Amino acid sequence: MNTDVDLSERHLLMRDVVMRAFTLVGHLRAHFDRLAAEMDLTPMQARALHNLGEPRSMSDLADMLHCDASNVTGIADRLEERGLIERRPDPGDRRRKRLVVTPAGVDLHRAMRTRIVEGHPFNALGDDELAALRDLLDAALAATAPAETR
Amino acid sequence: MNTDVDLSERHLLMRDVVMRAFTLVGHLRAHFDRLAAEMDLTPMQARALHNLGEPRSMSDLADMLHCDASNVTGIADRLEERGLIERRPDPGDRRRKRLVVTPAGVDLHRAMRTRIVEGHPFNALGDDELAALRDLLDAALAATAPAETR
DNA sequence: TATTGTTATACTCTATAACTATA
DNA sequence: TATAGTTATAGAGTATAACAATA
Repeated sequence: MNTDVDLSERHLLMRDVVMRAFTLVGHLRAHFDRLAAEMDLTPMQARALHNLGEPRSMSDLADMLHCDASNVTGIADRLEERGLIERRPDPGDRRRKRLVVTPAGVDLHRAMRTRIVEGHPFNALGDDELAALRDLLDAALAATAPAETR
Repeated sequence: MNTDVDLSERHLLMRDVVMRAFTLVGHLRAHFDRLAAEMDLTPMQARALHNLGEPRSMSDLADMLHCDASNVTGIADRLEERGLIERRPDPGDRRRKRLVVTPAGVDLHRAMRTRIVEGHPFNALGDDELAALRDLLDAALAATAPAETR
C-alpha cells in the first residue's frame, strides 16, 4: 500500500539524494550548534562572529545572516556585553555603526574554528572526494541562484 | 584584516562544501515549502502527508517528522478537517489511532509530487551526477549516524 | 524623503507537563 | 507502572511597525 511504487527511477534517485542532503546538513547544523553552545553562544551569535571576519554594519550583517535587521540589535548586544565585539562609529555615516571583533572575540572564534574539525561529518571524506562533492554541488547550484554563508 | 588567511587548504575546502551544502538544502527546503503553500499546506502538514504512504500511529509519525508527539495532534487535526486523512481506531490497541490518507489526500499528494519536479534544483544534474552525489553523501553519512526523511 | 539602528510587539514553531484512557 | 493521544502553556526565533537620528 506504499504510494512510492509509481515513481520513476530518476525521481527515486532524486528523492534519495534529497533525503541524504537534508540528513547531512542536519548533522552539520547540529555539529555547529553544539559547538556554539559549548562556547555559550546561541547559533545566531556564533554565525554573527563567523561573519565578522571583517567589520560590517548592523544591516550588512543582517543580510549575511538572512534575518531582519531588528534581530541583529539583540545579537550584537549580547556579543558586546561579553566583550567579543564592539560597536564603533562609522566615520563616513553617523547613522551607521561598525561591528568590530575584539581580540577576545578573535580568540573565541579561532578556538571554535579549531575545534569544529573534531567530529566533523566531512572528516570521513578525502580531499578528492570533497572536491568532487563541491563540484557537484556547484553544478546543482549554478542552475538555481546566489549564495548563503554560515 | 580577514581572519580566514590562516585556514589550511583542507579546512578551506571543507568550508566551501559546507557553505554549498547549506545553500543547496536551503533551496530544496524553499522549493518544497513553496509548493506546499500553493497546496495550502504548512511545511509540516505536507511532510506528514509525505510520510503517510502507509498508515501510521500518531507517535510513529512524530518520530518520522522528528518532532514531539504533541505537535502531531494539531497537524492531524487540520489534515483531517480538510478531508485529506482520517483517524481510524487501531484494532489491536485501543489507545492508538491509525492515520490513513483518504483518496482526496492521495490525489493531493500525487499532484504535489508531480509538480515538485518543476524547478527542482536537481534538474540541472544528470543521472550519473545524481548517483555520484548520492554515493558521496552516503560516504559522509556512513561515518555519522541514522536517517531523516522529508 | 529614505535609511540606520532601536524598541515594542506579535506570530510561528516546538517542547514540556499534566491529564485521560487504555495497556 | 507505562504508553498513546490530547490540551494548555511557555520558550525560542523571527518579523512587523513605529520611532529618533541622520542622510
